[in-house]
Amino acid sequence: MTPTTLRQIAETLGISIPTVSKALKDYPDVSKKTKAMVKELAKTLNYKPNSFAVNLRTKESKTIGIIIPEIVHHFFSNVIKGIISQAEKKGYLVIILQSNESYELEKKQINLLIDKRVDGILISIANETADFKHLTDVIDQNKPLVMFDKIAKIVKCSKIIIDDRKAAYIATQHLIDTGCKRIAHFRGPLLPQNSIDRFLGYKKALIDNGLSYDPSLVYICQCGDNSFEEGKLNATRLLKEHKDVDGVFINTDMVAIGAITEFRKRKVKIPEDISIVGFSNWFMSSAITPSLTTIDQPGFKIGKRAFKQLYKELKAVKKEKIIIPKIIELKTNLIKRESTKTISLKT
Amino acid sequence: MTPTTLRQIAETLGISIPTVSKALKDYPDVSKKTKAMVKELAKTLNYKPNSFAVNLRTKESKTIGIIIPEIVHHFFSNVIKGIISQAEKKGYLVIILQSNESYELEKKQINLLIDKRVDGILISIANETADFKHLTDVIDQNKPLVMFDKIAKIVKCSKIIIDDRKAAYIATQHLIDTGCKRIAHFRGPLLPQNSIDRFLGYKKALIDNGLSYDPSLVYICQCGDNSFEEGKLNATRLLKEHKDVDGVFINTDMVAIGAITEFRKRKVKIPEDISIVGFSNWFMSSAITPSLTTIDQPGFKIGKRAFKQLYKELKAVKKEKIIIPKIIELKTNLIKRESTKTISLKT
DNA sequence: TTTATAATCGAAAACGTTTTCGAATATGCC
DNA sequence: GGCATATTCGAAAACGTTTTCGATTATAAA
Repeated sequence: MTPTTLRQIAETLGISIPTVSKALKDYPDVSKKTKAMVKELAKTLNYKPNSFAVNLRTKESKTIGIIIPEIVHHFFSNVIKGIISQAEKKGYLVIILQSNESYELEKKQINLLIDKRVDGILISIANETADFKHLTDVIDQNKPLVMFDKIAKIVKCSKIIIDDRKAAYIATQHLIDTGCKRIAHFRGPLLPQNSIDRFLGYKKALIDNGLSYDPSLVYICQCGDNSFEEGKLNATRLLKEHKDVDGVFINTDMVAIGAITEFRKRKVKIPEDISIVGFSNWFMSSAITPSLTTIDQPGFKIGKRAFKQLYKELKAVKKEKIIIPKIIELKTNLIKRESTKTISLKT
Repeated sequence: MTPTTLRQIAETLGISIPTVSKALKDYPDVSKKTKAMVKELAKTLNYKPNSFAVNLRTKESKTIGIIIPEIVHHFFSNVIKGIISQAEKKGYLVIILQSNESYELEKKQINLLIDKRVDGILISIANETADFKHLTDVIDQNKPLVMFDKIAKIVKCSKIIIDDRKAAYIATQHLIDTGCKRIAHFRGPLLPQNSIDRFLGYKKALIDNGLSYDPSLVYICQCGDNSFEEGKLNATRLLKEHKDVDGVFINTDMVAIGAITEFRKRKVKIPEDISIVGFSNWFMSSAITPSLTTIDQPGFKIGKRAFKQLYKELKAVKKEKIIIPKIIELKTNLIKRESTKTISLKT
């Protein structure tokens, strides 16, 4: 009934516990005969090492934690999938927690993971988070911490990111290239770095192309949740306040789809009247009408790379080497679809 | 540098380890004075019990495992969210694994969780799974196992489900009530119970209403992944083979949205030419044009209830009581939207 | 046969906690 | 003060594993 232990094997075989342990792990100082004997009995008794005891002895749990702002989210669930797929290959299990974009919750989750003594932590920080002590504490404890997507530049740890500014620049440039003259931006919340960077990329593209930057064309996220509703709201406001706008670069696809829905309801033609570029390449973007031109943000790949980096650092810590933080930047692509005009040939 | 232990507290205070342990847990046989002393020092030294040691001693990890077929999925990520929210309240952490709808992987994941000695397991089984030994093994080890959504009726364990048959019946009835005479069904894969039940509900509704059941109107899932593409494919086939169909009940929203996209591309008017009812109330369903009439499948609530049931069983096992498997059926609702006609008043 | 070396094993300590139970001390009552 | 009862503490065992290191035996060399 109760699981088999080393002791049981040792006693039925009339040998000592250490010998059994070493036999199972192919230590050189155990004879082939005993190894065979032990392994066979272990198999028939379905012996599985008690992970609690192993953890206690080896001081590692072969478990990592992830904290993300929101689980029900196409991008993040792809990241999770990437992380889990990679972790499993290396024998790590993954505990998932959600911060709900709340700083307090994020702090609590970090503590939960530390208390559980996970070997390392992957995190995409909450929009609210502006103080990073809970994160530097982790690093000070010599526990590997890797950030992805939503990062804090100040914190000295490895980060897996995309070049949001460059991607936003390319997105905006595409609007300009296809003939837009007056381009608005629906941006994300104030704090997160990627929302800032996307805004900066947008602004720079305008200026580089000799278009004036008009702050009143930048609509800050109202509800703070990057939602479908958000897009509808901002679209409504935009139509009321700026009838001359002919292009919008939108911080994220979900909002963009909300905006498209609202525009269509109000008989604004896309892309003829207004062109739209989103961000993320959320898979629904290819399915809606008109399909959405957007920046592809490789969630699965980000997850994989994040774990790979964490894994390197886990091994480094084990060998008592110091960790050298690494910034890994992944490529993004502009996916051209129906929500922007086909590019006009340059003369 | 290394974490504080009971021993350190005991030594600096000149008392024994058990007393420290008991003081921190408010045992009645420790004086108030020592309790205060211990607690204060524990706080300043930031003492956190070593969970590995606690696990070993108490034989529980305060960790549960979830296995789902696919993480990147609106319904399942909602379920996960529900599970995690509830688990956190009770002090449990959650390890997530994904079976990719593969039986072999599912078996492997179960073993991983058992090896890690999680306290209990929540699972939605893979489409492929037809043999259940790996699951009954878990139960035989007296480890609580609760199934949700995709269940195996034979396995004796608690299950959180919706009445798929009834919901499908209501969905089909709605098509009939709004004037559809020839109704097709895009069904899911062959094995899973919910796909079978939805089909049966569809069939029964037809027969109860005096409409003939025509097997050629039932399109079995091709790719097996309930995808957007799936919907487009089946829609194309349907238009070719059965021009007289005026309503379709579709196994899941994602496929329904694919179908709608295809129908619209081919200038089939929805709901005038063909009415459509989906299943799941995936949030995108309200955003597309036309918005999709569908059955609301409460993922978050299913997750919460699943954990609650598991928790009950965890406590039961602890008290060495026997577990009485429970089938919990959650309510679904028909959400009427634009993809079906408004109901005609009955005379 | 003796000696040196190699092969094989197990005793012991350690990881950090929890819980039982008996011992020691303090308190109350007469 | 003497007794009974409460209060407070710690010794010891246990959870199951891993690893070091010394002991024993078998093998080879001389």
